[in-house]
Amino acid sequence: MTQINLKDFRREDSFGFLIQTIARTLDEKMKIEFEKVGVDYKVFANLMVLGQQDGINQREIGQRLNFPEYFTSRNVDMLVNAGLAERRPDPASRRSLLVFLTEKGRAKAEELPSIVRDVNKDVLQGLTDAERQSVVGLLQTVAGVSSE
Amino acid sequence: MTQINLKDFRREDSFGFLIQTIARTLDEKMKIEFEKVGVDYKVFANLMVLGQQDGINQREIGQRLNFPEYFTSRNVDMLVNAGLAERRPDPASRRSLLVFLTEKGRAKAEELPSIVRDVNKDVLQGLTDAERQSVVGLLQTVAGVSSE
DNA sequence: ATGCATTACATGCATTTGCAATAGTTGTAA
DNA sequence: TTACAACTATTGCAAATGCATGTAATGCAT
Repeated sequence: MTQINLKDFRREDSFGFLIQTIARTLDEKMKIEFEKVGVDYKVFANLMVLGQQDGINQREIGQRLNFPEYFTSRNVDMLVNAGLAERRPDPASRRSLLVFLTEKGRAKAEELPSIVRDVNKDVLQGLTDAERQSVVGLLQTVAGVSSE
Repeated sequence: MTQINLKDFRREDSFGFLIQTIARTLDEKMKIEFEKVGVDYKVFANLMVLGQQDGINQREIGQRLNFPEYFTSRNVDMLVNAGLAERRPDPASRRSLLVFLTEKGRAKAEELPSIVRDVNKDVLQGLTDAERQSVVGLLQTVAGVSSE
C-alpha cells in the first residue's frame, strides 16, 4: 500500500498504457487490411474460429474468443447476412444452433491468417525474432494461455 | 507472401490476439477499481495527465494519450461536470482553452497511480520481476516510446 | 488588408455497444 | 409429472462511439 506520487508515474512504463496503446494501433491496421479484402473487421475473429472448426454453437464461438454472447449473436447475424455462414439446428438440442461456413465463407476465412500474420509482423518490426518470441511467450503467460 | 493454412494458425500464438485479450481483461479490472473510488473509467487517463501537468490545452491532452480530439473534448466535459476540472481561456490564443484541475480533481488524481500500479501488478502476477521488466521493455519498443 | 489554409474545439447524427430482459429449451429433483 | 433451475440465443433500449461537419480564431502568403 505504498503511495506513488503522481509526478513519478510514467505512462510509458505502465503495462496497461502500453497494452491499450498497442491495441488501438493494431485495431486501426487490422481494420484497413480487412477492408481491402471486403471482410468486416468486427467479424474476422469469428470467421477465423469457424474456419478452424465449424458446426459449433454460438456460445462455443464466444468462449474461444472471450466475447460476450450478445456480441457473437450479432456477429453471426452479420456473417449470415453477408452469405459467409449459416445457422443450422443442432440435432442434439433445439435450443442451440450450429454455425457452419458457406463455401464463400470458407474461401474468405482462408485469406485471413496471412493478413493477421502480416499485420503482426508489421507492428513487431522493431523487435528481433528472438524478442518477438519472447514477448509472445510472456503475454501468453499473462493471458493465461501459455502451456495449455 | 507465403500462405498460412488456417489449421496451422493458433490464436494463442498471435500477438494481436494476446494484446486484445489482455486489453479487455485490463479494461474490466480498471473499471471495477475506479468505480470503487468514484472515478469514471473513461476519464481516468485524462485525469492522470492533468495530475502531472495541468494548464495544457485539449489537443495536448489528446496527443499524450493517443486519443482523438472529439474524445478529449467530451472527456473534459465529464471532468468539468464532475467538478474535477475547469476550462480557462488561454491568454495566448482565444481559440484554445487551458484545462486545470480543481482541488477536488487534484485530490482524485493523486489516488490514481496506486490503483493503476495495483491492477498492473495483479494482471502481471504470473511473471517474475525480471519478466515484468522484460515485457514492459519490449512493449515500449513496439509502441515506439522506448528510449525517448 | 485580404484571402485562404490551418488550428482548436464542439456537436449533430447515425451506428454500435452493452446491459438487462425475454423466449424457448433442457436437465433434474421431488 | 411437475416445478424449478440452468442453458442458449435473441432483442429492446438507453448510452456511448466515431465520423463528418460546423464555428471561431489564427497564421501566412500575396
